[in-house]
Amino acid sequence: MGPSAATWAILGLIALEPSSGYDVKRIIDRSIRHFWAASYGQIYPELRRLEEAGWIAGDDARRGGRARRVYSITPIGRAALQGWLAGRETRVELRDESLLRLFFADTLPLHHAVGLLAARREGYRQMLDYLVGLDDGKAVDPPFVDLVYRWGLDYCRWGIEWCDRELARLEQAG
Amino acid sequence: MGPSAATWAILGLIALEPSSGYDVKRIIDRSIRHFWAASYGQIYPELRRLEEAGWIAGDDARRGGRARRVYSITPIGRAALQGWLAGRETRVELRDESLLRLFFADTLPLHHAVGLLAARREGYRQMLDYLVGLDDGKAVDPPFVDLVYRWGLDYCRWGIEWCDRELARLEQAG
DNA sequence: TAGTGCATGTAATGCGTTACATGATTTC
DNA sequence: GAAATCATGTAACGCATTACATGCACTA
Repeated sequence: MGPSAATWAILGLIALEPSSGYDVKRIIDRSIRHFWAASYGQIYPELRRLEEAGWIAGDDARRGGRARRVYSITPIGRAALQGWLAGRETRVELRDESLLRLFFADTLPLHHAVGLLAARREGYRQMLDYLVGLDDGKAVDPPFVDLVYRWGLDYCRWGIEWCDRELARLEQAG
Repeated sequence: MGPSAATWAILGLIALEPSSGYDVKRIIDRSIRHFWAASYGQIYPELRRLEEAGWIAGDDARRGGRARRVYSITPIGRAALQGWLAGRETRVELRDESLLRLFFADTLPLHHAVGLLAARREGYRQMLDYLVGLDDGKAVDPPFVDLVYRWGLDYCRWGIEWCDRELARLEQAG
């Protein structure tokens, strides 16, 4: 039970600013969810582990009668985070049900298979809308946070264009 | 325990050609692994479930003294597969540790952060090499199998260009 | 006063990988 | 005869989601 990649996501966010578990979840959903999702079922237990390891320190920060525990990174935690940042493994996992359907689309009537491709395009569109929506009233991000955000936008735009090209190709052929 | 997306991947491959569990694993690793991975621990139990459901039929096809069980799709299985193909959900899950590092790279010395971006580029390169390697001595694929294969190639090439653009931008700025 | 958002958490379940065990056949 | 490949399978584990339970505070 050493640290997993989810550990670093959570620790990294707390390094950016002290946060509660609820905060961590909200920040993830508004910044890295499209390439690194996390649920409460991971976040709360992980926070406890991180505190036990001395990488973060919890502080009781109740607001009125409402319980609240805010965690900050410790020097040890910061050192551990730097160690991970120095790593080079580029583990990427993709699960794309739309590509899976397209892979098996040769048995389908052509207009139906074309529909799958159009649906894929629509998927990119929705992701783009979601990402563009995040930008509303957002403060100016630090350079690399912004870089990753632009990766998301660019990827969606590329995906839409790719689908358009392939749709045109199919129309021409069929 | 209804069918999951892994069910359709396995069923779809068997629909393309009758295969053993071992075959399924090999075919996955040579065609869809980059967007849909699967291990023996999924494949063999899933084959048993599919047979119990009557979607595939197993046939004893031992080669010499070596046990071997080849499965073919049944009419019921084919109908179920068509039903899934008619679906429109475009569930995409991405876990990209390299993007995660970049997201937290603002605390790093610039040359180090640039190194992360270069490492990302290298990751795309390796995936591209892997995909290009698959092409050696491969028969001509059906149109949509080929389309999905080209998606992989095009995605890697786009990713490499994206990294190059961002690297140039950083060099110009820093 | 009803609805939304804030806040913390757990239990059950599902999905998937890793690591192992077994043994035959082919190839060098 | 050693190594690689073919072939099937399971047990243990880890990772992650879903669904639920609880209750306070703010706002329309």
